[in-house]
Amino acid sequence: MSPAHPARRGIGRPPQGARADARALLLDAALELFAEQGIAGTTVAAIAARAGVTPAMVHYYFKDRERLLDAVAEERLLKAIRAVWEPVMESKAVVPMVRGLAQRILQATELNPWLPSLWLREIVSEGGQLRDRLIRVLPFESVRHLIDSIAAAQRRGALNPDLEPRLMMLTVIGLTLLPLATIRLWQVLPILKGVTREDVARHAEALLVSALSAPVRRRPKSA
Amino acid sequence: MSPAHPARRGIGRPPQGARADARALLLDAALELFAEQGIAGTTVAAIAARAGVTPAMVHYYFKDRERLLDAVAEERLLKAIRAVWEPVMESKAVVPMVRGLAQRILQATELNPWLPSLWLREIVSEGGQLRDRLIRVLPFESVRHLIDSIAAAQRRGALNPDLEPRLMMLTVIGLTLLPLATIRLWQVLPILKGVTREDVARHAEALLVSALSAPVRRRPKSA
Amino acid sequence: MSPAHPARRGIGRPPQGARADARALLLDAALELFAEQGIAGTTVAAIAARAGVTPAMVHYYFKDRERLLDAVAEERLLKAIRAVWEPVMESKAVVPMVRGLAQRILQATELNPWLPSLWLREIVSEGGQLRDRLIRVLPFESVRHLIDSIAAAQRRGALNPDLEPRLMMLTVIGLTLLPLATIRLWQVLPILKGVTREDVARHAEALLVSALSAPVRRRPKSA
Amino acid sequence: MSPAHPARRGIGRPPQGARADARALLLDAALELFAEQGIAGTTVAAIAARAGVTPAMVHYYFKDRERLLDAVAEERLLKAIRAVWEPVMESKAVVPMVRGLAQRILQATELNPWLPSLWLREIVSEGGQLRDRLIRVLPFESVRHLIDSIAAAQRRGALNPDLEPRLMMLTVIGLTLLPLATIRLWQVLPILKGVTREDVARHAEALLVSALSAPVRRRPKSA
DNA sequence: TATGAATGAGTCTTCATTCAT
DNA sequence: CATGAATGAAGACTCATTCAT
Repeated sequence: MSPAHPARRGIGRPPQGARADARALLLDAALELFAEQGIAGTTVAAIAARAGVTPAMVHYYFKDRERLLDAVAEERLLKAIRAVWEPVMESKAVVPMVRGLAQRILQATELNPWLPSLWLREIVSEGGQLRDRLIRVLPFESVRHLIDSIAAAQRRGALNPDLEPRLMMLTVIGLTLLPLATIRLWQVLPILKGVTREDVARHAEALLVSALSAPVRRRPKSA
Repeated sequence: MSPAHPARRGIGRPPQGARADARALLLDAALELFAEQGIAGTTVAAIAARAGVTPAMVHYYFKDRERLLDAVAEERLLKAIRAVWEPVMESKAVVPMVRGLAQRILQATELNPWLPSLWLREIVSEGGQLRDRLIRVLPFESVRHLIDSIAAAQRRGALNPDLEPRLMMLTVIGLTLLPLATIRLWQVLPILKGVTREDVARHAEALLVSALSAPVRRRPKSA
Repeated sequence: MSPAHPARRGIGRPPQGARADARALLLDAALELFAEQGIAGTTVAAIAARAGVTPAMVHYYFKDRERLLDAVAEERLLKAIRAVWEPVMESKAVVPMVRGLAQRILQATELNPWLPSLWLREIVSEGGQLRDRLIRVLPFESVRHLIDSIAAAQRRGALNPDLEPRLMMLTVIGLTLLPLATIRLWQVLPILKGVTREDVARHAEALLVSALSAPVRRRPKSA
Repeated sequence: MSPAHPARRGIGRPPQGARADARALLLDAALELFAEQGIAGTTVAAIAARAGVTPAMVHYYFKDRERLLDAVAEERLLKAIRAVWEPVMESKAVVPMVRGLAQRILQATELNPWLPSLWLREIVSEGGQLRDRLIRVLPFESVRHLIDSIAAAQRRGALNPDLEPRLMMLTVIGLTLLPLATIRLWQVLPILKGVTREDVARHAEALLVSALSAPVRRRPKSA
């Protein structure tokens, strides 16, 4: 209750400037565990343990389990998502736009191995615990730009009209984050053994490019 | 403890023929809640409440939270999965095989609205609580058949060699179950408003067909 | 609540004359389990299972867990105890009285293997669940007779005056039921391996007889 | 889950030196209640209540009901047992050895009033909850020494050959702990009213000494 | 900053008991 | 007689959270 309590000074702001890395370690630990076990399956104590601190420290830095989730969403996930989406605005043609998006998603998962799992389980899934935290702040202009560009291309007859522009975002995710979320399975399931990240990249690109560049049904040249 | 105890009779065997539906109601309730909130986020008491019975009934019928999950996996999920995958064996050509698969997935989600969410969160995801229960019993011959057929087509030069056959299963899921898992978002997110199941079906088909049927001629630099 | 309900007709009275043995089987099962695991550690369901009936039958025959214990105490334990103690009244000399008692205890445990365990755990022990049920109905005249006989012998100088007559009952039990309660240990503990019931009988008798027959300190013949 | 969690530090190690007595208070409370009601009849909540803390504290200090039992066995019972048995090694003659043993048992029960009850119900009895915990760690060299000494004396003809050396341990217990376990009964049962600890001591000693010291001359048929 | 102690609320599970059939 | 279905109450255990130090 004392106003001097650092955690009261504002969510997400590291207390002092000094040993602020415990906070970062906690966020890292949280992300790892959330990716491994899901948010609902991860206790505050487990996060503390992986970060090498006391459970009480989690409350010292974040005040609250909920506010730890806030911090995870705002300081980590949102950043990764922005890095992936914002460059979309800079492309004009659809194909490079989508290829670039897919490539950046792949890159982002290398830096942030927790991304595929968290995205599928906590953002995309019904009742995911990060959904509400992120839904309001996603970079919608970029998504909008993507959708509009595709729709425009379709109107120009340059693109298969059966594609649904609004689903393209989910399509790219389904071709990148979804397979990457199963990475551990690749080592266990004989049927998937030997698949690599590069396979995922090439496969996704092949699918996207073939779908986007050629209008599927040869329509009469004329008209 | 009595040998008449339902939980002892083996999973899947309803007690008597009479008012044996409490068990089925519990499975239904469990599936709904698991899809809405995730397994980890769903309490036994919540399942009982939705089924309109006491928490003790869950233990009466399933003995155990874990064995309720067993029953969910074996009696519901596995059945849906088999219905989707087994007909794959009957196709010879790749395109109808994949189209049929995608169509059956879409159909299955109409009957079993819990399917997309559970698949993403509890099977595909790291640490998903149904993964271990299902991974051993999936219809691998069908998956194998799909993979082999694609690889054969590639060797014949009839298919884009950049596609990774082993990823095709995940691709189909990524184009069907993933978007369907976000169905509720479609009503909330302005950017997705108005998307329909049919859009998903058409979009997925368009992508899959264009990727599979168009032999990839090195595009002439010109044109 | 129906007046026709047999169990209402009086505790301990078998319903009808017909298949009255389920009741006896239940008492047998209860005694076995109580001896093996203690009363507190034995569930009604376990008793039913061992007797090969439904848990509900236990309530049908005994109405209540408490009344099952009543029946166990009154119909089984008390009978065994009386058979052991009542002949005490017929002896006049101390030594045969005590020897006979010890012998009958040993015999009783052969017919009723549950006797040592139940006696130690549920009668002798603080808070034993049969203590209150039996304490009022023990054959005190016999015990009284034993005590008085010993005291008289001591007054005659025929017995070691350091023996406490009131403790002789416990002493006999301590030399018979206590070792017999450890019978399973004899097979496990190398240090006890090979001890037999006969050893217990001989050992107890040797101790009792030597203590009772010879006044220990050679007191001055004169006086 | 944190490494600082007391239950992780290993049983027996109290956290800090400070207010570390909650743990000890819990052990004391547990012993009292176990003696009064038996282990199976004692809830974790009851132990906490008697110690004046929350049930959660029991788990804080012992992690587990089972591990509370471990601690009770290792930290309290085993110590009392060792104090009683180890000095046996120092005696050479049988009579002082057994008298000393009996005396130390009596002393131990003054310091540890829970000893008789726990010994009878939880160690000696079939299925006693401390049996397995203690059986492996009892001071068997001392018991062995006692047995061997008695057997040697018997071979010398100095002792009644009908005594079974392996039963002497149980005999001493039967003459000391068994009557002491009934101490509350002494105040309730008219027939035992007025017995004292000293009576038990004298009675046990009288029995043991007369049995051990009197070489058993085959009683002359006559006289 | 940092932690150990402490707790209340909630979760899973067991069990005696009831009752309609 | 007999049982399956159903339940309330209680017990063990977990966990986020607080607080004095």
